[in-house]
Amino acid sequence: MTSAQTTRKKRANGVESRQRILDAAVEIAGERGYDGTSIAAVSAKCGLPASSIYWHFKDKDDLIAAVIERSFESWLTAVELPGDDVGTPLERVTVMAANVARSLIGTPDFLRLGLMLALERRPTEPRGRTVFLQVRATTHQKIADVLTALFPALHADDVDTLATYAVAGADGLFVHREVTGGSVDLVALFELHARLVHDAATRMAAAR
Amino acid sequence: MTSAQTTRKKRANGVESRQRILDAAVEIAGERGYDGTSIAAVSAKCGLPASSIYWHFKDKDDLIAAVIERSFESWLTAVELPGDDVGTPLERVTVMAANVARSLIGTPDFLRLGLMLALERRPTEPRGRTVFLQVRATTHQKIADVLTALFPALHADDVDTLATYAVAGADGLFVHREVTGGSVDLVALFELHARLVHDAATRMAAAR
Amino acid sequence: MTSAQTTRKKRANGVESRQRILDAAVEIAGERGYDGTSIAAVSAKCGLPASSIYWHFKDKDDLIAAVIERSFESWLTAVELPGDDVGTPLERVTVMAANVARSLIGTPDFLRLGLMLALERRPTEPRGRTVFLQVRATTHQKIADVLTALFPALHADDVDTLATYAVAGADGLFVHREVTGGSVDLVALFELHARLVHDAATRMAAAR
Amino acid sequence: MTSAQTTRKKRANGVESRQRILDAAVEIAGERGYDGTSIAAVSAKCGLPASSIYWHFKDKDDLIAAVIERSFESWLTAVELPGDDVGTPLERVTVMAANVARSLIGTPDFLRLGLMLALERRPTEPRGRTVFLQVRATTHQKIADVLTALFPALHADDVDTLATYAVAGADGLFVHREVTGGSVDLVALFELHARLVHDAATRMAAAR
DNA sequence: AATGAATGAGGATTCATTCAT
DNA sequence: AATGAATGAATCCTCATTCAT
Repeated sequence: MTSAQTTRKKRANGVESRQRILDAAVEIAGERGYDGTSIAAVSAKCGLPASSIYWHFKDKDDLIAAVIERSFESWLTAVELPGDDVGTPLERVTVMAANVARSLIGTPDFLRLGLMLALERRPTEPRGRTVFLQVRATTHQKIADVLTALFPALHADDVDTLATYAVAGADGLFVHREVTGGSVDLVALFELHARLVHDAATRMAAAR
Repeated sequence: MTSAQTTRKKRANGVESRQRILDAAVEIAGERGYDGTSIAAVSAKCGLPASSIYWHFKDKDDLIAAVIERSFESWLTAVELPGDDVGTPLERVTVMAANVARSLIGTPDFLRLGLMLALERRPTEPRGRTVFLQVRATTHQKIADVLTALFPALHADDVDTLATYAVAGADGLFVHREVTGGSVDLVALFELHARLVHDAATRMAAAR
Repeated sequence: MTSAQTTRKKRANGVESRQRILDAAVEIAGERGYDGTSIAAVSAKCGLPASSIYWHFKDKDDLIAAVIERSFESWLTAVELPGDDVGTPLERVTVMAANVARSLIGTPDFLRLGLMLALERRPTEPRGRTVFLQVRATTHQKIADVLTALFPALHADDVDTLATYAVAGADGLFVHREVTGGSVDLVALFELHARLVHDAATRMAAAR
Repeated sequence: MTSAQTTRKKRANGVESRQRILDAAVEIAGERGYDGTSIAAVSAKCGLPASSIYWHFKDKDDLIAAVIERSFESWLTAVELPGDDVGTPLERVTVMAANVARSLIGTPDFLRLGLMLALERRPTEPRGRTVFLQVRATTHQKIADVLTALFPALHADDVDTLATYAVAGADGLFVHREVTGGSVDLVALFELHARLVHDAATRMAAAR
């Protein structure tokens, strides 16, 4: 018992340090991007010496990738899943969009850092960028699945186009909120976005 | 004649040097962002020593701001103005969107750098960011003007919302193209975007 | 034993490195002043890379302040304390002055750097200047205490004036020695100085 | 006539530029010393480009030397010459000291810069330092002359010692004023200094 | 008499990273 | 599991100076 606790305590310390580092790194990287995130700044913010960061992470690239991974997970947690499959397609799509908007307001670091990484073109691509793009592709697929479920008549190409448009609109609206410093009704804009996508899907489904 | 010109060219041509520096800086900053743009890299690419860059620009911030300004101007030049005011509103809006899409494919540096600057939160805001946001606000206004002209029945609030949505969609679609490495039909996506905004405007104009 | 010590010595001896840096910095700063003391020069003299200096000192200002502090302490050590309280006031004052003169000959860095810092007026006052002025104020007070003890009849204002004059004379004579390159009998001049201050004190004490 | 005026005008412009440069340089060098005086700073303060400074002065060393020379001259002008040779030796010496004190309050740049140059030890001695030391030697001689005139019985060695002490005291009191930020009665301190030197001279003259 | 432009050397400081303990 | 110390490369920027005009 006691021995088990002691062992756990020690290991838990390691885990806690790792968390402290990541907590500091998300905050800095979410605001300053890859280059702007210095190990020294992370060290100062989390209270652990720089060399300790290298005990937990192979290098800066590894740290940033871990940041993307963890902030994606916490963002996933923040997105409230839609309840049961009730209501019209428009209602369901609108609720989903509003939920995403609210999650982005509460946890903006993930997408902000991800977009910064996505826009940069550096000689050796950071692993964090790859991770973000995978997450993005997954999201695209999920949206495509929802669209297919709601509009079975939709052609595969159109589903893909609409999913792309849906993700792009979300990114753009998020950027708009970042730019205006938060003084914007992101939920309303996402709901408008959902409606336009819904209408387009309806029209496309009817057209074929 | 020619000899005199040749001789003159070598030394002390401030305007040309400034252009050379900006040419190098647009390219680097458009790919790597603010932090990623080192004066040494710009110096290496333009051939002038770093100290000469400081003759033409007060500091790095000043340089980046000039980059934004100049690349915005060259982007403006690249956007082909729509011909006469002919065709239905949908046709006209679609043509405009396609033109913007084509200009972004040809001159992506302006928007890529601008978005990177817009997303970053640094202690002292770079002047380039301010410049970009102003340009963005101007663009928003222009779109609002076009919408008002095409849909006189539209309420002012709706015009603002739609212009915001139009800009955000453009940003998002641009990001998508950057992310996918250019293998996407940006013109088609912009045309779809134009159509959805047009439909929304029509509906909103009828609703009031 | 010895082998273990030898092996240990090589890496990571913070205290010794700090001393090496300070040793180099005193020498340079004592001769060249604040601006003339480049981190590169200190690095070259102490053998540690410039970046290591920044491990031990926050910045150049911090280094110079530490130099002032340490050189003041070693100067204090160099000033032989006067033995017992024996002899006439004149004798005792003269011995003190001679001791100070000898200490300044042996450890001139402290006062030379201090005076350079004191004379400069820079936008943001170096911390080393503040430290020096505090040390100076303390010295002034000690002299005032001695005068009060030796000449109880002396008015407080006169004690202050005489202490000021005593310190100023010491500074001026030190400057004279620095200017003439050491070819001057500083001890004799300090003894003359002590006698004149003594006579003035005697006269002032009698006058009230 | 007109031609002469034109010629004069042109030359006068050159002279005026030189003065503007020196005006700026005295101010900066008087506050920041040799290293702290950058050509760029002088250029910014006088409004002329850096290259123009090099038209008027060979190099930085030349400029600083000119600064010392000119500020010495303006200091000389500021020292009110004592009227006729009337009054007791003590009265005459006291008036002289008070005059010097007042001139130093009004024109402190000369001595401040001079002392900074005097204290620094740099590999190649600045010409300004040499100039200052010559001026200092001249001053020493003048004081010696006055002392010899007032106290004919004084031995040459004692005259030299007293002149040295007189100059050193003046330097030290000036430093004290600089250190305390001007909140000190420099005239009173100089008068005390004069009296102590006078008393010492009287005693020495009697002793031999 | 003056200056716009250029330039190489050097300024302070921060970087990501390593290593012995 | 953690860290104090070290380090070479890179950072932005200023330096004194030159030179063609």
